[in-house]
Amino acid sequence: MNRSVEAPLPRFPVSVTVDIVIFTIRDDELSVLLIERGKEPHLGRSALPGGYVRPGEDLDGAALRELVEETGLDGRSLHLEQLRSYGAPDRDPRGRVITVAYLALGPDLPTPTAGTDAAGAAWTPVGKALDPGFTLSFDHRAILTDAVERARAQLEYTTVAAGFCREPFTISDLRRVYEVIWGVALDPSNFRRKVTKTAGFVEPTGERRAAEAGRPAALYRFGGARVLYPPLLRTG
Amino acid sequence: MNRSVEAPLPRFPVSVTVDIVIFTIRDDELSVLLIERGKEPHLGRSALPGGYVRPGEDLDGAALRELVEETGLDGRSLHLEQLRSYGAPDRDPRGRVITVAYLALGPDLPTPTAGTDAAGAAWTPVGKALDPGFTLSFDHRAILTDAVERARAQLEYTTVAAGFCREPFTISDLRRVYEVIWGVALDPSNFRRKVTKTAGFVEPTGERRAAEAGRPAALYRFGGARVLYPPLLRTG
DNA sequence: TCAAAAGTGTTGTGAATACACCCATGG
DNA sequence: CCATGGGTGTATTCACAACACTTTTGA
Repeated sequence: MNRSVEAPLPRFPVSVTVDIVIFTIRDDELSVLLIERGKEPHLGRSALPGGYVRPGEDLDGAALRELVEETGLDGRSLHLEQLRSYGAPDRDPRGRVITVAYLALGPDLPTPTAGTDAAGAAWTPVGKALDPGFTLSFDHRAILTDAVERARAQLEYTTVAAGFCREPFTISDLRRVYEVIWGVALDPSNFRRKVTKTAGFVEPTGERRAAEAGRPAALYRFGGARVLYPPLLRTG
Repeated sequence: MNRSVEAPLPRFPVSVTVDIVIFTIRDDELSVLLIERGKEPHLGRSALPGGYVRPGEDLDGAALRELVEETGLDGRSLHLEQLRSYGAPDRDPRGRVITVAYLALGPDLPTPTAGTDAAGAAWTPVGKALDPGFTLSFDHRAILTDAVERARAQLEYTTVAAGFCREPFTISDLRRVYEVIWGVALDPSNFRRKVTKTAGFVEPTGERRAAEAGRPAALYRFGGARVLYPPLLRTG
C-alpha cells in the first residue's frame, strides 16, 4: 500500500550488482567473456563478470569499472550500454540480490591474462555457452540470451556493428560481423552500397589493406553516427 | 577488486524501488499518470507512481502490484514492460535508492479516484509534464523522457499501439495513436493498407461503428502478433 | 444533396535484390 | 594466366507515398 518513495525506508537486506555481457568476435564466432567462479555458490562454474555497486558509484560507473577490471582495457573505447535488470527473489541463494546487466562489445579483444581478476576468464563462443550441456551460474543463461537478442536487434537500426571492428577496417570486416551475429550470408555488393550510402556509418581513410587473396580492400573508420536510418533489415 | 557475486556480502544500505510510467491517450494527447507526493522529500510535487520492491517479490511482480494499486485496474489487461534502471548515488536525498523503471500503457483509462493510493493521482499530458516550468520529483523527468522515446520507437517495430485502443477499435483509432505519439499526420489510406496487410496486427470483427460523421468504420480487435515486420517507418 | 469520414485504385519514385561483370593482387 | 576476393553496373521487383476517386452515413 505504500506509494512512491517515502521516509522512513521500509528497508530489508538487498544487494545490487552489475553483470556484464562482453561480446567480441573471435574466429568468426560471437564470443562472450566468462569467468570461472572462485567461491561458493556455484564454485568452479562459469559466470558473467560482475560485482557489487559501490556506495558512491553510479550504475554506469560500476559497469565501466568492472569492465576495465576484467578486461584490462581502456573501457572508454568499448561500447557499453545497460541491458536490463534481474531481480527474482531466489536468483542468488545467499539473499536478495538485484543485478543490473550491461552489454559491452569490442573488437577482437586479447584473452584477459593481466594479473587482476581476469585470471580464470576466457572467451567462450555463445553457441557453446548457451548449449544445454553448458552450465552457467545464477540466471546468467537468461541474461546472456537477452543480450544476444539485443545485439541482433541493435545491428539492424544502430551502427554498433562497427564497435566489433578494430580501426581501420574493411567493408568485408563489417559484413562479417553481421553475418556472424545474424547467422546469415549477405550479398557483398549490396551490403557495401547500403553501408557506404548511409551517412556517418563509415568514412574512407584512403588507405588499402593487402588481403590474403584477391584485390586489396579499401580501409574505413567509424563515421560517428549512432542510429541507422533506414534500418538494415534482416530479411530481404 | 571483487569479482562477481561472492560471500560474504559487502553490503551497504540500499533500497530498490519500481517506478511506473503509465501512458494513455486522452483528448488526442499522450498522457502520463502522475501522483502528488504526500511526504518529504518533494512534498506536494508531482512524481511517477511507484514503491518499494518487497522481500518475496519479483521486479515484474512489484511493478504489476503497484500498477494495480495506482490505477485500480486489472493489471493483466495492460501492457507492462521493464524500461531501465536508474541508480545515481544522489538521486534520492534520503540515501541510496536504485529504481527499476517500467513502462505501462492502456486504452483511455478512467481517472483514478478509487479510495486507494490513487487519491492525488491525475493524468497529465506529457507535453505539460516535460515543460521546463513543470517540476517533477527526483530524476523522474529523465525517466519520463526515456519512456517517451521508448514508446515512440516501439510503435515502429512492435504492435504495442493496439494496447492504447479499447477493443473493438477502428483503423482510425489506431492511426490516431501513431499520429499523437509521433506528432505527425499519416495518410489514412496508406496506413490502413500497411496495418491490415501485416499478419496478426489486427483482425476484423465483422461489426461496424457509427461515426460522428461519415461512413461507419469497420471494427477490429488485436491480432496477437508482437513484432511488426517490416517495421512502420516514421519517415517516408 | 452536401459534408465528412471510410475505404479502394492507380501511378510514379526509389530502394532492395540478384547477378553479371570488371579490377587488382598473389601465386 | 588463373584463383580469389574487392568493387561497380544494372535490370527487375517491390514497397511506399501521393492522391484521385468511390462508398456510406448523418444532417
